[in-house]
Amino acid sequence: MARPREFDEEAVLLLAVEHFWEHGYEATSIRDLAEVMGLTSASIYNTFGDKRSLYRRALDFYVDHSFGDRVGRFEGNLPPRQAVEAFFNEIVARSLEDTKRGGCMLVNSALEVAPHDPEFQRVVANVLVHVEDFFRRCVEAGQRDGTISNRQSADDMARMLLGMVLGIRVLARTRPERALLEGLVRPAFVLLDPGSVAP
Amino acid sequence: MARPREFDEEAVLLLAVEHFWEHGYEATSIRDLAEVMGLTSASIYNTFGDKRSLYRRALDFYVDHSFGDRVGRFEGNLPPRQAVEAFFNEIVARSLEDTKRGGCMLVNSALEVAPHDPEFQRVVANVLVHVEDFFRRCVEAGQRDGTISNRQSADDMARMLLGMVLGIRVLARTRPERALLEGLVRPAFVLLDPGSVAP
DNA sequence: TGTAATTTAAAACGAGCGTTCTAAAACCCA
DNA sequence: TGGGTTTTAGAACGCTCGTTTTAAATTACA
Repeated sequence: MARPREFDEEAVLLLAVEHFWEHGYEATSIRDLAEVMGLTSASIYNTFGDKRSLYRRALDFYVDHSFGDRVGRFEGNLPPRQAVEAFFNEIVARSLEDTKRGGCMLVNSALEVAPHDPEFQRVVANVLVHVEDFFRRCVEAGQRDGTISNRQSADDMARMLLGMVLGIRVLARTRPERALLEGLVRPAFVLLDPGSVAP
Repeated sequence: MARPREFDEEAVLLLAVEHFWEHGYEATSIRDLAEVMGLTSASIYNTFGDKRSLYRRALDFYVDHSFGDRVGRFEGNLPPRQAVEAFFNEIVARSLEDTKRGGCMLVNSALEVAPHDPEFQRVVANVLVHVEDFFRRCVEAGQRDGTISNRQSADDMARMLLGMVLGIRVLARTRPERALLEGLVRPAFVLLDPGSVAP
C-alpha cells in the first residue's frame, strides 16, 4: 500500500535518548537530533510528533531501561539488604564510568524540564515515588529478617536512601571521584546495620 | 566627564540572579533579562559582558549570599552539632517555602551548565568542596566534644551530609513535601548521634 | 558654554530555532 | 503494471536568539 519506514523506531529512539541524556532538552535542537538519528526532521515529526513529545518518549524509554530494569533485576532475586546495596553499588559504578558526563536523565529532567511543566513534573515525581517504594519494601523485608536495623522507621529509611541516590547523581556530574562516592554510601550502609543501640 | 549609570549594578544583578535561578541558563534570553532588569540589552552588554559572563556573576552572587552566608552564620556561632542541624533545618525550610520552584541555583548549574563548561565545572566543584569541608570541620569538632559519633570517619560523614544536601535540593524541586524532606534528614541525624555501638 | 566621554534607546544583524510544505521516491495490492 | 498511500529529501516559513551598531541623551570639566 504505502512506502515503508527505512528505520527502526526503537533504534532511533535510543539515539535520541543518548543525545537528550547528554545535552538536555533546551540545548538539543531538532537538527541535532536529525543528524544523530540519521533522519530528516520530517521523519522525526511524522514518527514522534513535536520535540516535547519526543523528549517524553525518550524519558520513558530511559526510565524503563535504568531504574525500572534495576528494580526488576534486584527485587526478588536478592535478599532485601543485598538488593539495597546492589542498587547503590551499581549506581556508584555507573556514575564513575560515565565518561560522557550525562549523569542521570531523570535527575536532569527533574531540574531542567519538570519545574515548569506539570506533565513532566508528574512523570518525574511518579518515578521517584516508585524508587522510594522499592527502598521501603526492601527495608521492611530487611527489618523482618533481621538484616536491617529497626531503630528507624522504614518510611524514613526509604526517604533517606532516595535522597542519597539523588545526591550521588548530582555529585557524580561535577565531582566523579571514587573516594567521594564510595565514602558517601558507607555511613548509609552503617545506618542500615542492625544491632545499633541508643545510649 | 561622562554620562553616569542610571541603575545600581548590584541591584540589577540580583534581579538577574532571580531570573536565572528560576529559569536556568538556556531558557533565559537576553531580552528576558533586559525586561526583568529594566535595562536595554546594550546596557547589559556594557556592564556585564556577554550572557555567559553575566551568568557567572549571578552564580557567584548567589553562592556568596546562600551557602557562603549560611556557613558564616553557623560556624563559630553554634556548637558543631547544632551547626550541622541548623544548616539542614534551614535548607529544608527554604525548600518548602520555595514557591517559585527555583530549587538551588548551584545544583541547577551543576546539572545544566557545568557538565559541558570546564570553567563552571571548576566553580561548582569548588563550592561543593567548601560545603564538604564545612561539614568535616563540624563533624571533627563534634567528635572531639562528644556530640557526634566517632564510629564513622569525619571524611565519610561529611561526604554523606553533602550528598544529603544535594538530594534534598533535587527532591524539593519535584516533590516539595514536608513529610518527605523532614523524614529524610531524621536518619542522618540519628547517624550523628554518639553512643551507637556495633553489635 | 562647548567638547569629550559614556550611557542610553532602538533598530538591525546574521544565525539558528521549531515546524511545515512541496515533490520525488518507494512500496503494496488491484 | 498502475494507482493509492506513505515516507523521504530538502527547501522554506516565521520567529527568536545573542550580539552589535547607530544615534540621541546626559554628564563633568575646559
